[in-house]
Formats: sequence, C-alpha cells, structure tokens
Amino acid sequence: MSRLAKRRKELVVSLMKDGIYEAAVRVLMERGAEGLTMDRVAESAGVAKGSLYNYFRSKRELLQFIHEKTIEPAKDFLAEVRAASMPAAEKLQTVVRMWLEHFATNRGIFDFLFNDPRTREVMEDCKRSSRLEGIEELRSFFEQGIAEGAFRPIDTQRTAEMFLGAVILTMEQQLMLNLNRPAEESAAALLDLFLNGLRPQA
Amino acid sequence: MSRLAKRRKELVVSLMKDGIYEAAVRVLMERGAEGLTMDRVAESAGVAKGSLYNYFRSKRELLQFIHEKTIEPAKDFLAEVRAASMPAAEKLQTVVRMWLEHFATNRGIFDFLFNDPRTREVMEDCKRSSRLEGIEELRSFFEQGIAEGAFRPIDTQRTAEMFLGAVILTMEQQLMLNLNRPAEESAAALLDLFLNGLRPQA
Amino acid sequence: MSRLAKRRKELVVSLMKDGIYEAAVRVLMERGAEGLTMDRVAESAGVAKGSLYNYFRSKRELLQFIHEKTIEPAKDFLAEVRAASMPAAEKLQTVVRMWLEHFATNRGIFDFLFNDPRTREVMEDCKRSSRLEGIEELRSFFEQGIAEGAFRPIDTQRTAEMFLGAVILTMEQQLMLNLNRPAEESAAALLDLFLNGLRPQA
Amino acid sequence: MSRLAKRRKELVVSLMKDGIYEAAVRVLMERGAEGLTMDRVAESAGVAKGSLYNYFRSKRELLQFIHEKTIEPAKDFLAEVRAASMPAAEKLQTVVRMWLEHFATNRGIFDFLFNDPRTREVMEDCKRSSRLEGIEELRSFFEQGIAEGAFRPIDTQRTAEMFLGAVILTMEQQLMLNLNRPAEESAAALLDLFLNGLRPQA
DNA sequence: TATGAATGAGCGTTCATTCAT
DNA sequence: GATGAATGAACGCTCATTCAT
Repeated sequence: MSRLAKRRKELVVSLMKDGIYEAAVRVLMERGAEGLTMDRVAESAGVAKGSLYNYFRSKRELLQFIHEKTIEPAKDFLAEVRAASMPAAEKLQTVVRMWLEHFATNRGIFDFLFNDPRTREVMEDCKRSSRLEGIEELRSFFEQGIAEGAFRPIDTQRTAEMFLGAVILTMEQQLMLNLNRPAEESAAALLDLFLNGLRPQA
Repeated sequence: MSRLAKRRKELVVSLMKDGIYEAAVRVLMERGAEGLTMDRVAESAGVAKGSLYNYFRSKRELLQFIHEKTIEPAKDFLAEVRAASMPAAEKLQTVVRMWLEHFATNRGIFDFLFNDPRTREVMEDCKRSSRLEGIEELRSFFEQGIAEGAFRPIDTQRTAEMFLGAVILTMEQQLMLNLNRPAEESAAALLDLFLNGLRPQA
Repeated sequence: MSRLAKRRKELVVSLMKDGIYEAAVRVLMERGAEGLTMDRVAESAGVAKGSLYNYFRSKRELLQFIHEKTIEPAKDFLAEVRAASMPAAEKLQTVVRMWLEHFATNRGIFDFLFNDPRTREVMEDCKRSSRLEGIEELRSFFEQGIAEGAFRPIDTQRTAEMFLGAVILTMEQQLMLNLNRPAEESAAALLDLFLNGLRPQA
Repeated sequence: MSRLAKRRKELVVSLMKDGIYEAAVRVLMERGAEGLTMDRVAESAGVAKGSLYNYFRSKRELLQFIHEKTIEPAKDFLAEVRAASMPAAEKLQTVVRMWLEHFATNRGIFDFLFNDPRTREVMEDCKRSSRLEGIEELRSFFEQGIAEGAFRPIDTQRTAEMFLGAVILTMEQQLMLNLNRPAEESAAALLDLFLNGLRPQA
C-alpha cells in the first residue's frame, strides 16, 4: 500500500473512532453509564454492532478511548500551566477556570469518567488514574506556593485532595441542579475561599 | 385484623427488611456494586429470591432502602448538631469528624452509595438526594457562622458545595489509596484550611 | 424442607435434566454437533433458554451430562462382564454385541461422543476419556486370554486399539450407509476375524 | 482471451489455491479446527479476506479443497498399489505403512479431516467420502487375497471396515497419547493380527 | 482482480422479575 | 407469606459473507 493510501486509511479509521466516540458520549448522556451498551453505541453511530469491533477490540477498549479522548485536553493544559512561570495562586485559578469551562462543555461525560466504577477499573489499568494525576499536579502548585511564601506550609497532599474535591463537587452540583454558572465566577469563588478562608480577616 | 396483630405484622416486616438490608450490604462488600444481584442477596439473607419481592417491589426499591438505611444515622446526627447551641465552626468540625468516622466504619458502602450510577439514579428518584440534603445542612452552619460574625459573608451555597466536595474526596481518596488516617486528624486539617485559608496570616 | 419434599424435588430436577438430555440428543441428531446450540436445545425441550442454566451451569456441563448419560450403561455392562468368570473370547464377544446393540439404539450420539472435538475436551476434563477406558477394559480381556493360553502373546495395547477401532468403524459405517445389520452377526464376524485371522487354517 | 493466457490464468489460480491451502493447514495446526476462521486463513496466506472468496465460494468449499488436497497423495498411492502385481497381503502391508507414514507427517490434519463434524458434513456432500473410497480399495485387496487363496472367504465389506477402523484408531491413539511409534512397526503388528488372528496356531 | 470495512445473525451467558404451588 | 423454577430480554462478542472501491 502506498504511503498516501496508508495516510488516508489512518484518517478514515480516526474519523470512525471519533464518530463512535461521539455516539458513545451521546448514549452516555441519554441513558447513563449503565445504559452504555455496544448495541446502543452502534445504533447511535449508525453502524452495525460488529463494526464497533473493527475499531475497538472490546468494550473495555472503547471505554479507555472515551476516557483518554475526554481527559486529554485538560491534561495537556495542566502540563502547560505547570510549566509556565506564574505565581501559584494564579496557576490554581487558571486551571480551575479551564476545568470548569471544559466541564461546562462536556457536562456529564466527566461525571461518568470520574465516578463510574467500571471506568475506574479501566483507569487503574492505565495505571495512572486521572484523579491521582490531577491531585499530583495540584500538589505541585501548592508546593510552589509554599516555596514562594505565598501559602502557609500546609499538608500539600491533603490540601490537593480537598481542593480537587471542591472543584469536582462544584461541577457535579452544577450538573445535578442543571445550573449554568459562569466558570469565571465559580473559579473566583473557589480561589477566594481557599486562599482567604472563612474567618474575617483581621 | 386487630390493632395488635397489625403492629406485630409491621414489626415482622421491619425485621425482614433489616435482615435483607444486612445481607445486601454483605454482598456489596464481598462482590462490589456490579455483583449485587437479587440471587445473592436472597442467598445471603437466607430467604428465597421471590421473598425479596414481598418486601421490596423491585431491586430499585431495595437500593433506595439500602441508601436510606445507611445514610440515616448520619442524617440524624446532622439534625442533632444543627439543633445544638454551638458555634458554627465547632458544628462544622463535629459533623465532619462524625462523617469521617462513620465512613471509616462503613468503607465501601459509601463508595457504592455515592458513586454507583445505579444508586445515583435512585437518589434522583428520591427527589431529595442525600447530597443535596447534606449541602442544605452545611449551608445552615455557614449562615449561622456569618450571623455570628465568625465567618465572612461568603456565598453559602457555593461554600457548602466546596466543603462537602472536600470531605467526600478526602474519604474517597482514603478508600482508593487504602489509607487509614485518623478521622480526628482529617477533620482538623479540613477545618483549618477552610477557616484560615492558604494565605499566611498577617 | 421435609425429607419427602426433598425427594420430590430431586425427582423433578432429574426429570428435567432427562428432558433436556433428550432434547439435546434430538438436536444432535437433526443438526449435528455444530448445530447443538443452547437455543435449539431449549426450544426442543420446550423451555426457555435461561431455564437450561437452572439445571446445567454451562454448555460444557450439559455436554458432560450427555456424555455420561450415554456412556453409563455401556460402562456398567463392561464392568459386569469384566468381573464375570468367562473365557476371554466370550467376554469380547459379549461386550461387542452389547456395544453394537447399544449403538443401534442410540445411533448418532455415539458418533458425536467419540468424535466431536469439543466433546473430547470435555472427556479429557473428566480425566478418563471413554475411549481410553474402553481400550483399558479390552486390554484386560486380551491379557486374560493370553494368561488362559487362548490367545497368542501379542501386544495387548495395540491389539486393544485395533479391536476398538474395528468396532467403532463398524458402527459408524452402519450409520453412514444407513444399514441395519443385526448386532449379533456383526459381533460374530468381528470375533471370527480377530480370533482366526485372514489366513486359511492349516 | 488466447489459449495461452487462459493457461496462465489457470496456473495462477492454482498457485493461489495452493497458497491458501497451506495457510489453512498452518492455521489448523496452530489453532485447531475450532480456530480455523477465514480471517486467520487470509492473514496466514497474506491475502485479504475477501480474496479467499475469489478462489473458494465459501468456507465449505475451502474445507473440501483441504480435504481433497490432503487425501490426494494417499489416494494416488492406493491406486498405484492396486494396479501393481503383488500378493494381497503385501499390498495391505504396503498401504498401511504408507498411511501411517503419511499420517505421521501430517498429524493433526488427519484428525481434523476424519473427526471434525464440519468436515464430515462436507465429506458427505462430496457424496463419496474418503472413508468409503478407502474401504472400497481395501475390499479389492481382500477380494484379491481370497481369489489367490491366501485369505479365507470372509465378508470383504465387513473386513475392510474393521481393517480401516483398526488403522484409523491406531493413528488417533498415537495422536491422543502423543506417541511416536514407527510406522513400520505398527503396520507389521496390524498385518500380523489380521492375518494370523489371536488364536495360537496349531 | 484485490481489498478489507461493514454487516447482522448467532453464540453462550446473566439476571430482574413473575407466578403457580 | 414463602418459595424457587421459569422466563426472556439483554448483554458482550464472533465470524462467514458481501460489496463498494
């Protein structure tokens, strides 16, 4: 097969995988994680069930693909921010805003990815769960902040966990109550609370 | 049927439901959410599968019951604390410590209740998810704190969400990493962060 | 459950298994080994597919049951003959006649049991393939014959193999050509050939 | 199309079929009869799956081809021996030795050809199964032997069946027990038994 | 002619639910 | 009320065959 033909084929495969991905996300939104069956994905993608298996060896593999595809942009952005020279607080704010925006556009997928037990297995198979990675990244921000003298010398592991928890539940609540809060505003509230605490300043 | 007979009957029904609940929890711990089948619940409870349907109209209803039964003590305690005359910060700390302790002793059930998609559906069917209730309760603490002048006049809804998120992820992380942190310590860290924030105090 | 009820239940289960066995054999005859699907067995038995799994944990287990059920009478008879005090040649003749009769009434099942690769796997799982057992039994007859001085001191293993092969192919040929030879006659021909050989006697 | 072009085309087709045959046999040895899928044959042959259908109308037809191709040398040799001027007993011995040798070098193919139910169907479709042919050939030897006065006037049909059965099971046993008996030796044992029988000679 | 993606019927198996006893 | 066998729709997955390129 010519080089060109190979490229074309790769493109077609990629487009099909994307199509199946979108179909899967559609099913996910409509029927929930439990309702994500290969039959429905096939129907939603407008292909025969057997065809799914030309692109993904198993449901598991499809799940992994969904996970990676969804998480990828967020991960890339995180790495970018980490590398940037910026005060820790600003990094936190930037990342949180991005997450909230990304979440706003992807809605329920995140819920599924972070919480569905089956997906979690898959994640662990990947050996680096997204959540763990996220916490790791956040820790680095807190460590930077402490080094800069901008943050108190708190337990960075715990703090990262609490922070991520706050972000996730903010997202989920938005989903559950069907709200449409501006990401900007939510990010600001989060930062204000974590930076300054509840106590009135002296 | 006499009034007495009715009472007796109610009691028997209640005992059966409790027995089934315990069996279900046992199955849950041993086989995970995926493995919670009516067959296994029946076997573990020592009754016939069909009998389950005399006490719960469907698996869904059994799930709801498990959820309520598990969450109940936490809810009761929350109401108690709410009614107590105590500063808001102390109330927060008390509740968090209790939750973490309750979680530590119930481990996997919580994971299932908070995260399994099937359960989540059920929760939404209840129309008042535990999470929403929890947030409501927390809001009341924050409102009290603001009224007392102990807290800044922040957005109580958002703050409650972030706080609960921080608590939940703290729990889940403990589960995922198989840690055994003392509830006392975790509660203290949480409170310190939320009260005083990250910034060094002037 | 009372002793009586238990007995009754066992009887019912046994009847169901027999019914499924018969249905499976029917399917086997009509559609061949390849066509033996759980769907068809269920349909032929007049039960739902799922019901099969109340009596057999898997298709494999059903296959084993068919195998055992079919082979059992032949095995029992073999043991009986072995234990009897009878010259070796007569034992051989008796067994062959029985096999051929049993075969005549069970027709194609034997074919399936002796030859289908899937069944053979199952047999090996049983750890004692019928064929191997059959050869073992025959060997004992040849050894007896040699000890009695009735047979030449030939290699009993090889002889048993050849003898069983001759019996099996005689059966199969009957099936393939749809013949209806009397078992008696076939047994006599077999014995005559194996005892006296092809060469004219001096 | 010119006569020459036609010849060339036929040659190419023939080569392709041979290539596919070899690939199929390879798959057969590696994955067993159950694992003989068109996909794997295509991959092993280094052609596209669809191309198989340019040379064989169906899997069934491919199976037939494998069968014929494998049996062909044995058949040719049989015809040769038949035509030779040789005593019947010697012919038998020659043929048996050849079969056992051919079998030893082709091992699992034979198992598949003689025993796999799918193949068996195909054989019956051919309307003249190899087995029937083999029996026919053997009969001719026995008839010759009787005519020569070397054999008793036994029933040649039955004798041919028993003889073939003895040969086949000898082969299969070798396969099942993973033995490596010399063909020469097995052939000798077979002939000795069939010629002289079990009884001690006077 | 060669290709290989698309197809869809079919597979063995599971399990919430029903219902005759 | 208790039982547990019967049910059948649904599941993830396979693979011989077709057909547009």
